[in-house]
Amino acid sequence: MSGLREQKKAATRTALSWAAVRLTVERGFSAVKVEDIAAAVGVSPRTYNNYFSSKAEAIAFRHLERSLRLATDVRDGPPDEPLWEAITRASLRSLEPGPEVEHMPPQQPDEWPAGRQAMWAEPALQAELLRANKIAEKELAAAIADRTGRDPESDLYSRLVAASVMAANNVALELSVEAGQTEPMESLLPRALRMVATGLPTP
Amino acid sequence: MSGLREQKKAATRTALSWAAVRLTVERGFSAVKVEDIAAAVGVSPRTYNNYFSSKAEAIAFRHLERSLRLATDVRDGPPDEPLWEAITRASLRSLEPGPEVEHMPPQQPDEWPAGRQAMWAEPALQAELLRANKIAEKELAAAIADRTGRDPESDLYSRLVAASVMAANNVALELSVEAGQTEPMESLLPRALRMVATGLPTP
DNA sequence: TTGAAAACTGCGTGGTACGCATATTTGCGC
DNA sequence: GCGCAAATATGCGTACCACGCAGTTTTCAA
Repeated sequence: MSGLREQKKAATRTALSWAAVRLTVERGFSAVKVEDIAAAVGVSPRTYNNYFSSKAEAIAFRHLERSLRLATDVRDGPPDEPLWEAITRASLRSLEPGPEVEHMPPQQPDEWPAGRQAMWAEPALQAELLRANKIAEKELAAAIADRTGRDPESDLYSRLVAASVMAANNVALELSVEAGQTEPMESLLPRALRMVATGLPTP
Repeated sequence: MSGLREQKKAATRTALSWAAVRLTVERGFSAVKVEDIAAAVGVSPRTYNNYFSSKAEAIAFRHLERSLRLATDVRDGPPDEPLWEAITRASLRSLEPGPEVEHMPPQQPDEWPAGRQAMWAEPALQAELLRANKIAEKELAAAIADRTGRDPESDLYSRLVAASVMAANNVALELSVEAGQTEPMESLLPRALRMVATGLPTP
């Protein structure tokens, strides 16, 4: 299962995804060719397409990995921890950057925020990022169903919780990315999660 | 604003989208060429691309229209109606089919459900449908901010409500589409909305 | 009626996704 | 260590798609 083969494959995948993100932030989505991404990692363009079936998918892959980690963190946390505590902890943890960022850091850190914002504005990207969220949401629902001893297929509660948690995460992230927001994620995200947990009555 | 010009354009757009959906359900996503869609409506392939920048976008357009109607319904409802009542009413209303379906109905109604399911399974489609949801979510947040006298840009509450409402709608829709579900949408959807409105404590 | 703006169209280009055949690498039993 | 079967990487060819550009047709208001 975790042979050298799998590891190397996973490494290539992550490297391709991270290269795609870096190049897109630096040059803009349409200015990056798949050839460039493949070259940056040292594989052929054809191999790139064995890993990802579109440019957008490659870029969204890192986002998918992070979102999936949120789900597995909820599943693997201490079983006696209250559900919403586990969710909040896992959500905060999913914000931490992975090791691949330090391995090949961005070149112009000052231009990073602007490029990042432009990247997220790209329609094709948005779509793929949302799809990654959806895949992770499914995993999260299964984890919650596990924890609360329910049938993940037919249970409304676990699905609603999963969907609402992802929603809160996304809203908090969007707000923090937009200019003019001063509240740090460390307090904004728990606040949002508490709101969806306790209800949203008309104020 | 609403000259003959705009109307005709909107009609072409809707016709193209509906044709794209019909053909995809009947033949499968990859078996439908842009040329086919354009031909079914009687415009050139180039014109098709003036309306939609991808096949997926054309198919998702109907979904986008429906989702946007949800937002405008919330905004235009009676101002004294409680917020969550307005949301529930608008959500149920958004399920009703539009007039374009009767204008050019499907050819083999028996094969429709299977083809429909295959269509929703297509990754490229899922992504675009989710993007449509996101666009509508933004509108919904603005409508809610309007109703409750807040700043739509920076307000956490209205964004969270909008995101949660879309989440509840999607969860209910998914559950009802999957086999083995007996509860009709007319009761499932209000139940889901009530849950997100009143909170999701660990049971 | 008429003229300017908008929409439609055909053509050409660059790029992408992917099937297929082949070469290379990896892991595992011996 | 050794060699073989399976997995993976690659090159090539094809079909398709998005879109810029320029010319033609249609629309709408004065």
